[in-house]
Amino acid sequence: MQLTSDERLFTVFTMTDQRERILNCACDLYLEHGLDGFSMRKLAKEIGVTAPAIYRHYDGREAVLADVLREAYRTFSRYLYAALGAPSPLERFSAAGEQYLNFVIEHPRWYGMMHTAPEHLGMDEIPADIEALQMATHQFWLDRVRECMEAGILREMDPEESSITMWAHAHGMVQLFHQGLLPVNEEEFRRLFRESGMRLMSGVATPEFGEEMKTMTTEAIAQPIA
Amino acid sequence: MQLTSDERLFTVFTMTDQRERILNCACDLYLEHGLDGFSMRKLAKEIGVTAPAIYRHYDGREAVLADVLREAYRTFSRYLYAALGAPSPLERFSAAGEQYLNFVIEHPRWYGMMHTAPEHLGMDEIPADIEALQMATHQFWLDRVRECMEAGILREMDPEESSITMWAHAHGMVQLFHQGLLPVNEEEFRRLFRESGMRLMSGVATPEFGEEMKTMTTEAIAQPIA
DNA sequence: GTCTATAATCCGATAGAC
DNA sequence: GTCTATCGGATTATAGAC
Repeated sequence: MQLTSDERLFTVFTMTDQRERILNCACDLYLEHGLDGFSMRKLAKEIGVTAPAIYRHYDGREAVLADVLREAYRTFSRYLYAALGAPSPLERFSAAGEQYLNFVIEHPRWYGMMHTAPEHLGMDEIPADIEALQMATHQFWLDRVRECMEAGILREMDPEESSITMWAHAHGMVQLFHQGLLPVNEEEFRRLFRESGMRLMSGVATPEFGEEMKTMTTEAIAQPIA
Repeated sequence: MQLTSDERLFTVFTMTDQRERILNCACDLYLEHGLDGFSMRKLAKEIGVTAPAIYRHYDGREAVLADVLREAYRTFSRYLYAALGAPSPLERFSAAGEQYLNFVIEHPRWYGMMHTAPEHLGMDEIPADIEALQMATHQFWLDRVRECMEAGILREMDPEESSITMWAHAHGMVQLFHQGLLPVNEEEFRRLFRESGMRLMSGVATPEFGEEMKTMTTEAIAQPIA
């Protein structure tokens, strides 16, 4: 549980200076103009060279985008793991939520990119090392949920199931906000995100109906319309 | 509450036969190949004419896409309103959820398009009539929530707030599924969606912590990390 | 209302000189 | 390692004949 540094998670690789400059510009270009505004020509202009020069350092557009995506996941992971400094399961849990919130607000394009279909990025599939980062963050959430169950904060059930419900809620909130479907500004969204999370914790049904629900099957709830 | 027909909701407009053929092909093209695969040339080939011919019926690509989007919302509304045939608030509520589920599974591309940024579709902003359809479905959900509160099924609170929490959860589940982040097939997703919805209803926290939470402010929960 | 032909841009990627 | 020049392709959209 003492993951205070990142070395165990991330593959260390050396980078030529120029390759690093390209990556930095690529991140800027992507974060400012998104996927559509990302072309090798524009990237080259941003760096101050011509387009063919980039091919000395990267195999092509796909390879550059993969590195941007890698950087997105690395940054996201750093945000999350900072929450492990908190002293109790509950505090680690909510600190992780806050860090998630910070990331999605500070880096909306990166967050969007992390949820973009690989083929849309020009890739056949997600590179293995990036998929490993995905799984690591997934595991991170599972651990937060599990220790909150052990601490009597979350109901005892399959952590996977509980985790998916909370993940879906958080992800949905962010999507709706980034899309402008929630009539709130940034600060109001932070409040809304936390309050909605608390509703998820305590449930939206009345206690009475909550009891009644225990006697129902999902199929009974899901009556097809006549 | 007797919205058995669509006439009140949808602007009735006449269409030339050819314009209708174009729209049908445009929907097919979009639903099969997505936004990237949607070009005037391919659309023309699908119809059996050349590209310039389409400009006799539509101002350009943007206008065609707007009509496809319009069709998406119209279809989505039809799905939802079918749930009004159910006899009780709870049954209308869950029937609406099932219809939502049917739509997102049967028309994933349309659902994605409805949640695509307008500028990505080549539009400055959403056309007014389409925005009206958006608001109508939003109102539909609010009505379902409100009548479930009156019936003692959902906790009494601001229906807007409760509605956002459930909307975010549902939308997030769908996004994760469509992106392949949930390791389930279609039938398993239906089950997962319903079960996760029930967890949202009854809450993921223990009853004890749920009580304790009532004495907390959101700010207390949202302690910044040290 | 549809056609051919074409304008005007963009793109990724490569060859070969330096 | 970077350049110029260029290939080969895509796209939206328009002009003008029929």
